[in-house]
Amino acid sequence: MAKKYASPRGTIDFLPPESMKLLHVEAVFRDLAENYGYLPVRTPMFEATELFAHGAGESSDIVSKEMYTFPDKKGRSMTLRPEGTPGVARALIQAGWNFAEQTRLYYVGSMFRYQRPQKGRYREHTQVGVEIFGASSVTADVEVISLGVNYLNALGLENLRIVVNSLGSVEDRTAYNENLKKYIDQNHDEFCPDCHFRAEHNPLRVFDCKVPECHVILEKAPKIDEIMCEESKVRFKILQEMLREEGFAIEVDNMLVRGLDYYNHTVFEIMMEGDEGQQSSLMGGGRYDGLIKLFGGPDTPAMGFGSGLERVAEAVDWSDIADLIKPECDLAIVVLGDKAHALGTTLANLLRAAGMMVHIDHRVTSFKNQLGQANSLNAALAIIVGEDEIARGVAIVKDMESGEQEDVPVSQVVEYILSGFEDERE
RNA sequence: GUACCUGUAGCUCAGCUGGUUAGAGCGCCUGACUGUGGAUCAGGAGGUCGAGGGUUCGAAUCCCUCCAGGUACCCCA
Repeated sequence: MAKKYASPRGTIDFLPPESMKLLHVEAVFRDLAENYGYLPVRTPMFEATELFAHGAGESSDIVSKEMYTFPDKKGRSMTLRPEGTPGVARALIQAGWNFAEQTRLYYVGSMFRYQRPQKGRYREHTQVGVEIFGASSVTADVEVISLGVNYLNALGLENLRIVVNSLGSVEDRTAYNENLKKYIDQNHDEFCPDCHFRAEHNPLRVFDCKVPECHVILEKAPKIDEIMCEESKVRFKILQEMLREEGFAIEVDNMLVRGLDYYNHTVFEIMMEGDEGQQSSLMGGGRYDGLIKLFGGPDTPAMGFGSGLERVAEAVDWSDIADLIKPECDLAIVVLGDKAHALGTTLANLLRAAGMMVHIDHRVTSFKNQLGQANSLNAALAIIVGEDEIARGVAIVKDMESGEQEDVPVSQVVEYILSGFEDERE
């Protein structure tokens, strides 16, 4: 269809009932995050470009080719946020936050990445996420991961693959990167050009390479868990044990490095089992103990995750919970004539104020049509008022299911309906 | 950014190797039921066949360009 305007590439519109699904997923997330003591945080949708470049790492794909960057009217380089963490970190530092205390925050908001759109991969998507600052212990990692898993479980997503890895401490990671670079240089000819580039900028990323030859030679490369200090190894081991104790079937994948440079120690990703499409990743996160300091704050440990709302909503099986996303219409008002419409509006407002969901049509249309609407809205009751009823000073209250109806004096209609409504609620 | 597939009523799609007024189901509207919904039956509205150009007597159908969606790279949420 040739419509005059179309949504920009890679963006999606959500009309009812799809929009209700997103709200439901978001509500489940908020409730659960708050149960864990996380409080909401909101930060700008765009920031100085430097913030993201510095945080995620110049060589990461997100920064090097996926950012929506533009100059503002004074020529300053701004970027629509590609992820939530840097903005939150910046906001806390800017506010002079007391990082000696433990802080739990959650957010919900749009993220932007300029990439080739595909199912489950959009240029604007909503991300929910949590961050915990000031806690360096493994138990904080376990909390974040289990909050994530419980969130997905709460939506009926059970067949999850929970993949974890450890990148070691910040020092381990630095040492490992050098090691890896050396290894790649030594076997220079056997790596692809992309990997040569990665070796220069961020050697860890070679594990993301999909060229089979690179994988072969990488098999013999030094592994992070070989380089890691004893303390880091123990930490990772404890993490695995604790997660298993929580009943999670976790997988360890020492190739999992994640797309952002600021991670250390724990990294994890959760995807749908069997869903081998490449967009199956529902959630990803990890520990970023160096970020606050990198941004000029005090040395503060931190851990968090981000999760794509649209992807999660798409993975949910809505057939069981269809009722949750359908607005329950309690009552429809059916009127004929101006006087009846005015009376109907008054009644509607009184009933709405009492908490009922009331529908009324503002067009001039037949009883038949209006009752049809009441029916398709699944209204439990209808109030019918026409000229006859106005003259007699009554309204007809009709039970939509049984079809029974009865005359009620106008002055008593609200009370009559509310008494039944209350009963039903108990 | 690369490759392949797709784009026909509001929705899901049919339309054989180019041939006259482009179809179905669902939905919507109207009537049977002149002030009463769900079922049934009958009728109706709704399409510059994604956009632009080309080939042809003739294009939804073939060719080119663009736009959009999907899939695989890539990357991730």
